[in-house]
Amino acid sequence: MTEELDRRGQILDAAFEEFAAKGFKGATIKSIAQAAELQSPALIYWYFPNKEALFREVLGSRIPIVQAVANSSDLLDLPPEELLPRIGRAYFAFEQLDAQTLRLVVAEALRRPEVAEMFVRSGPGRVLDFLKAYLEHQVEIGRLRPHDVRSSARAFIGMLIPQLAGKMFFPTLAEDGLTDEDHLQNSVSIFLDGLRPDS
Amino acid sequence: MTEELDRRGQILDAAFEEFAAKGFKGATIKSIAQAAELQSPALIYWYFPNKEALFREVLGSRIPIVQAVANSSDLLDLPPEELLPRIGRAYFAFEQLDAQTLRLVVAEALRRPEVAEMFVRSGPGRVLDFLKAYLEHQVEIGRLRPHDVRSSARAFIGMLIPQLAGKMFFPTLAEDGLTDEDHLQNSVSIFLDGLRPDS
DNA sequence: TTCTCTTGACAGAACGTTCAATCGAGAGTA
DNA sequence: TACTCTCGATTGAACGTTCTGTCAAGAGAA
Repeated sequence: MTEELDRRGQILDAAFEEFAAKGFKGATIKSIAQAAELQSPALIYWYFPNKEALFREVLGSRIPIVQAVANSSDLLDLPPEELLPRIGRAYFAFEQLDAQTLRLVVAEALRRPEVAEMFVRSGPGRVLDFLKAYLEHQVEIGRLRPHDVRSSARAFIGMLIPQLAGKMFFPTLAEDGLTDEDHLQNSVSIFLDGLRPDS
Repeated sequence: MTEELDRRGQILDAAFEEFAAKGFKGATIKSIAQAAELQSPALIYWYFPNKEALFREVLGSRIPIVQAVANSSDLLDLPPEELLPRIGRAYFAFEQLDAQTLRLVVAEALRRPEVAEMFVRSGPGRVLDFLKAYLEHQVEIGRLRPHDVRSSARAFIGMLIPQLAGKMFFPTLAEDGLTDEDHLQNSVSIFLDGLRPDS
């Protein structure tokens, strides 16, 4: 074993696992210490002033920042047949680690308004803002029919949510065996046919 | 004051409020007793064997059973232009009380698989199953183009979710001021244009 | 009296946090 | 080399508080 000396990171990792699995109240200083393989919970207080501060650091260090839509201007002219599946695949690409993060943040956001604010602004809010701008542009250049893009942006992201929720949190929802890719293609085709400029 | 004698119900009400606001771990027997205006927390143990049992009774007595789609067969022949907005409005009709229930159930479902199962089967699962049957039927009678109804059912319900989430849990999402009714009409029209048989 | 309901006091465990003591590696001195 | 001193890191024990759950005694109605 490589006797990792980065105690701080070791504690942060363990705290993340515990908070994600049991929530802020459910995870205890003792259980975090055990998960971090510390001999004593007291050591945590050498690196962090208290449980609350530890939690905030975990949150700050783990909240995923959406960079898929960072270089917005490059993407504005992509045809929707290409861009929407790309966004969808980025969504479904959440893996094990991000599922834990999402569980932690969503569960805690339901109880703490500041966490809710932080979550929305760092994730869904950005994607929605980008989508609104993108769809607006696509309407202007005539590739989509005129409509309220605040609504269609929500609608497109929303279409993917039940599939994602089934995969990550509620396996019962996924029992009918629909694959991510099938759902994505179906959703994109409904969305685009529904906003086609002609007809 | 009417000196309500239904102590059991009084405790259940208070427990619901506390669990919804603070979660299972965050709510304490003492805080529930205070919310129920009991002189002593001990009284709770006269009516319920322990905190866990109290929680399960709260869940059982409050989980909303979706009855909007109970009489399925009547609705199967309604045209989608009529049925889909009806389902949407039922969704958005969640009011204050149900928001609390939803917060309680979702937050707890993220940690307890049994609660997740219960939640999905009693709510979203039923609506999805009904929608699949309905859409299948509409495809058969030629009012919608052939497609995978597992996917379109998810998609339609999903389209409404960001709006609902903004209203109930994440006010930041709702800052652009889109109204429920506008979003519903927009979503239905995208969905139906996207699944129109002709094209 | 007897039964249902209610009470304050209490036990035992677990909680977050503090504390004094200790360890080991490195610097300074002889 | 050997001895001392320093200091960040670590430890086990203990603190005060809060938690769930128990108990014996009492109040009020039948």
